Amino acid sequence: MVQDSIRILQAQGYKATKPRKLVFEVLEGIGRPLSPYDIQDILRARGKHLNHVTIYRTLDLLCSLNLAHKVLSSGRFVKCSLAAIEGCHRFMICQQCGAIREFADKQLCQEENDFARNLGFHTEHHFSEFSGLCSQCYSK
Amino acid sequence: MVQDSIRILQAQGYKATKPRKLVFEVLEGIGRPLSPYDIQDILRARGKHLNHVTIYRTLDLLCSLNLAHKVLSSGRFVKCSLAAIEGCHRFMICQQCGAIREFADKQLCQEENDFARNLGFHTEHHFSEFSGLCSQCYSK
DNA sequence: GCCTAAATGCAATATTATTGCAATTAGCTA
DNA sequence: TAGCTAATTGCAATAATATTGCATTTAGGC
Repeated sequence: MVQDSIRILQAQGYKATKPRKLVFEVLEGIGRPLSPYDIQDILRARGKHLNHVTIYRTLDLLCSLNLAHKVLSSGRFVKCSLAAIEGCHRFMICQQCGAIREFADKQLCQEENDFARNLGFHTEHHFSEFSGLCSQCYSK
Repeated sequence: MVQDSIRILQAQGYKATKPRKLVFEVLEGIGRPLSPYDIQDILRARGKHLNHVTIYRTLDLLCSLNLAHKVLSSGRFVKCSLAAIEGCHRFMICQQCGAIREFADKQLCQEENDFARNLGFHTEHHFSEFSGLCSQCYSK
């Protein structure tokens, strides 16, 4: 919910401005990774205008608060589910339709971090991206 | 080894040109993620000049052959170890010193793919990045 | 409603990436 | 080893993406 994200924003001392709400709505409504300019275009089509600089700054902020995530393979942004395990983001991205789905699994996350630790590496954040086909596109 | 990579290139019908060898040498020698322009700068410092377009095209080719990998969080490129499990790339990146290490674990890879499959997702490629501290930086 | 710090928009600029085409080169063949 | 040809590179132009400083506007506390 956009509301939840806004609340988190405010709890950290950031203002709940119109541009920020608009960006949230787009990310949440579209549900697939979007570039800053994608977001601008979508808003334009809805009769709203945001300067690209504002969008860049908003996305930076959202990412720093883990409210959004920069999808690694495309450089596009997607809204994070708030339920994501801290420091662990795992996304499935359908190559066909572009749908993106975040999922969290505590055990898997733990195993990966343990694996790294055995190699002497102390993990703080950890991103995984799966690209392939979602069930709908696969069955076609 | 640069030689191995060149061999793979040729086996696929691509020419073993000077620019490609130079890019390989840089990626292999430096051992941390580099942007196309980083690569150009490093070469310039060695008295070699490559046009940035050539570097872009070379990196595209290397990535398509899985000989290099675009590091997701930074947009920089790193040479892939040839032993990487097909379709699965896992990197540890030290936030402090920038060192990058690729590692492969068949079991972990399998588990992740199984996990996705249980959610109806058919994985083709799969990238993981761990950011944190390497053992050296951690002990400081 | 007023005030102030925070946030936005604008303009300029920097950085990164792509394209078409002419010039060059790797590697095959004689 | 020289010549041939397709593949590759370099160049110039341009497009796309990202950043900065500063004047203007706005959210939210009073």
